Amino acid sequence: MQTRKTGVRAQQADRTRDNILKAAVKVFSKEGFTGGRIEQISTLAKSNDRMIYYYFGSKEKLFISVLEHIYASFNQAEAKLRIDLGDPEQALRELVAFIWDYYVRHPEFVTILATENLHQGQHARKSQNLKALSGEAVGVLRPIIEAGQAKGLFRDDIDITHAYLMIASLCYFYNSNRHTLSSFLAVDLADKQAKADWLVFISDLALRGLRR
Amino acid sequence: MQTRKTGVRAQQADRTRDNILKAAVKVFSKEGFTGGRIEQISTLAKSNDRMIYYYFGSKEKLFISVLEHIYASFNQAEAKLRIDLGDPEQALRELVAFIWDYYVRHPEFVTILATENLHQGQHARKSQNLKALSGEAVGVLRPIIEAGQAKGLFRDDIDITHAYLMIASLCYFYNSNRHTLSSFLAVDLADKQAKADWLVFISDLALRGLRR
Amino acid sequence: MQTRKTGVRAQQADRTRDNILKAAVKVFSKEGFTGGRIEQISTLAKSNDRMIYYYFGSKEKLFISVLEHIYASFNQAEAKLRIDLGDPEQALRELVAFIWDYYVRHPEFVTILATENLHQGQHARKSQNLKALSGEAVGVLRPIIEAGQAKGLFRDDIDITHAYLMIASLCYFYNSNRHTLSSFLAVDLADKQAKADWLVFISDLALRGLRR
Amino acid sequence: MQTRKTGVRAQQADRTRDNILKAAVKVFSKEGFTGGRIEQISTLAKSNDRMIYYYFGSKEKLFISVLEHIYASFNQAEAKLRIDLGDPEQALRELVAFIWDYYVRHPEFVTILATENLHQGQHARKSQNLKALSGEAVGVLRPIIEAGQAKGLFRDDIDITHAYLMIASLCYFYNSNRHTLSSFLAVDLADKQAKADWLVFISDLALRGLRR
DNA sequence: AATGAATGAGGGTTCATTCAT
DNA sequence: TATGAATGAACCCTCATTCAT
Repeated sequence: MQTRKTGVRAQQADRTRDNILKAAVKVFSKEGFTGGRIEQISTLAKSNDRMIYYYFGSKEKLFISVLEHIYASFNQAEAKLRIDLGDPEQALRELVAFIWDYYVRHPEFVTILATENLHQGQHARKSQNLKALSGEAVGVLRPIIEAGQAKGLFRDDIDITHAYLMIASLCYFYNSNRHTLSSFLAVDLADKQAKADWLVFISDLALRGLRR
Repeated sequence: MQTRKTGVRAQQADRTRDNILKAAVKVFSKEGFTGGRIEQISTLAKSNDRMIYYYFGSKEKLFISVLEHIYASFNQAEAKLRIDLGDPEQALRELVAFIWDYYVRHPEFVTILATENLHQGQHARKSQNLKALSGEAVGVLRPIIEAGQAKGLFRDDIDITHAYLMIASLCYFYNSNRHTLSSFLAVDLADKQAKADWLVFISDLALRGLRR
Repeated sequence: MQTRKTGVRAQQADRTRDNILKAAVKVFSKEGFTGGRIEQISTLAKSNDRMIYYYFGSKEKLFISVLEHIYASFNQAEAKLRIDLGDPEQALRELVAFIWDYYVRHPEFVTILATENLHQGQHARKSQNLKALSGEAVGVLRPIIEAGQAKGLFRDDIDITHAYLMIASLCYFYNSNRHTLSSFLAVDLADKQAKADWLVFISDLALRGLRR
Repeated sequence: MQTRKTGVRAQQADRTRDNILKAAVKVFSKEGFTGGRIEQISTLAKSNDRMIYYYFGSKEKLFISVLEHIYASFNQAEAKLRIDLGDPEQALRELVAFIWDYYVRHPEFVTILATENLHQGQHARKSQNLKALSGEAVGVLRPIIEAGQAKGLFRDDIDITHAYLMIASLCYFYNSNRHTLSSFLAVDLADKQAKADWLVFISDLALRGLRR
């Protein structure tokens, strides 16, 4: 008796599946769901079209796996956060910074989210795993707010959903819409300093939003 | 007020062009640029494929026209705003409410913006008209801030771009990402009351962000 | 005002459609529905794949058109029959000879019927036209039988359906199953004399089946 | 009676091979040779694709095995027939009834024959076993005819091949073409009484065909 | 101004089959 | 004996686009 994935062949298989998934993240991220080509993915994965169907069944199911993957990755990163609730204001700053950094460093997370929303969440709806992955959306934020409230720093009537949406909005939009924004604002949003400034601004803003 | 061209034939032509443009807005809005089908557009416009090429030259040029159209429409709506600068705080609330309402009532504006950003602004970049339409992004916001500053209500070190991004972020994200958010938050974002509550929240937040 | 299909372009279009249909008859006849390749058909028709979809919509609809075509052709041939009811026995011989000859000269009629039956009549069921073409199956046979009965030559208790099935069976099977029969019988069914002998045999048999 | 091989492993192997063969009969019968999928067969056999190649070598060789199998089964059933030649007319009725019943109860025999004929007997031609199985086609019929002739009941100039084809035609066509016939005749050929009536009719007809 | 006819490239997907253990 | 992994060819079909009136 042995675990599912020992043996040279099985390990190679895992690697193949993984290569396809990672290639799919890249391609869907750049081209969207409709624009992403199966052949492009299989080539990038150094595999062939057939294997995508072997492992994932269809383009749609592959995309669903991609969705699950990027959410799981985000959750994993979040789980590594060690936030000291002793200083709730600093804790909030750290959470905002984490989310902001994650979006900046993982543009594929932003674009795939955007793609999925353009498709009206139709793939997310079909995923069982995704539902399991959620529910934790406000898991890190809640204790911070509660700690701040306990210390009398934050307001007592804060709607946790509003707080979450506030942070997400401020981190997401800058990244998701930077291309059209560049046409409309006379600022280079890709500039390092501009990004740093924005992080300071939204951290302050978030605090102002929660403080008494 | 008069039609662009005179003569029955010319009017019919204008109408055909218009039908196509409006159909394109709908289709691209729902299906994205890659997913939007020429045939679907021409059918919806009660015309035929060939006419799209006759009037717009290519799918890409049609999409650019769509971009120009939705921006022009937004500008038109904004131009009708009559905001009293006598009460800068109230003025800001009204601007936030206007943008929020516009996004809510024009989901195609949001989705087409998202689509264009997924394509990294490649169409917007090709439009001359679009560049002319821009530059006015902060045109309404600036006098409000200046009025507030003059009255000592708003801080003096406000970065106008930050202020603009703040408002846009808070109005856009809720609408653009509502499908995936629904999976992750235990709230129905489509609910009327939820929307009204959010508007109150972001109006307050915007003020907190600008006040001394 | 002009009829639908005048004009050089329109005539060419008709020809294209016709070429495809005739190529489809040949290919489906030889390869069956599943085995028949779209590309093979379009190549044989000196057209291209796309036109098949332009004119017929799908492989299945093309096959349905083929079914309608071969039935219509059979009906047309049958309609040209001029059978003298004055001699009912001779009339029956002529009908049997007609059906036999038609099957011999139109092997595609036999194979496409066989194909459709292997598919359990699923295409025929979808055709409205086909239902209209039927109903006339026993149209030629009935007056012959009635004439024979009027003259006291044929039995009065003949079931017209049985009579029809009898003739069809005897004409069809020899043609449809000649390949496997060749393996089992020590006779060359393709031989001209063998065919002539069989026609004599089944004509006699049909008469024996109807006579008093 | 004993299994072909001894030893647990060997028996299991026989069972696997048998499962595949029976699954293949079902699938090819329903889908034809081209339409029958290797995977469908292996799934139905609760085995896997690779085993089909292990035991049969290729899809084509599997189909040949299926052909041999259904012919052998028919021969086996025929071999069990105990026909009393003392009453040649009754003997003929019994033979017709046997063939008719076999076709009715073994639709897969009919459809696989039809499939093989659509493929112009190309598989049958490749089978050595099949040639051995044949030659016996008229083996049961011949003594009946000879007995009838000896008693002066049947004509002396009967062509045994014609007699055989007559019976086969009348039994086969009703079953093979029932789907298209249903569209053309206002009769439900699947009806039990309709089948019984047809058997009476063709038994009588066969006798009329052979009698003096 | 308007439109049926035509096209070539490529889309996702499935096929029978072989490899490697 | 048995089976997961892998493959290349080809399948049906759709795409944006141009031709020819």
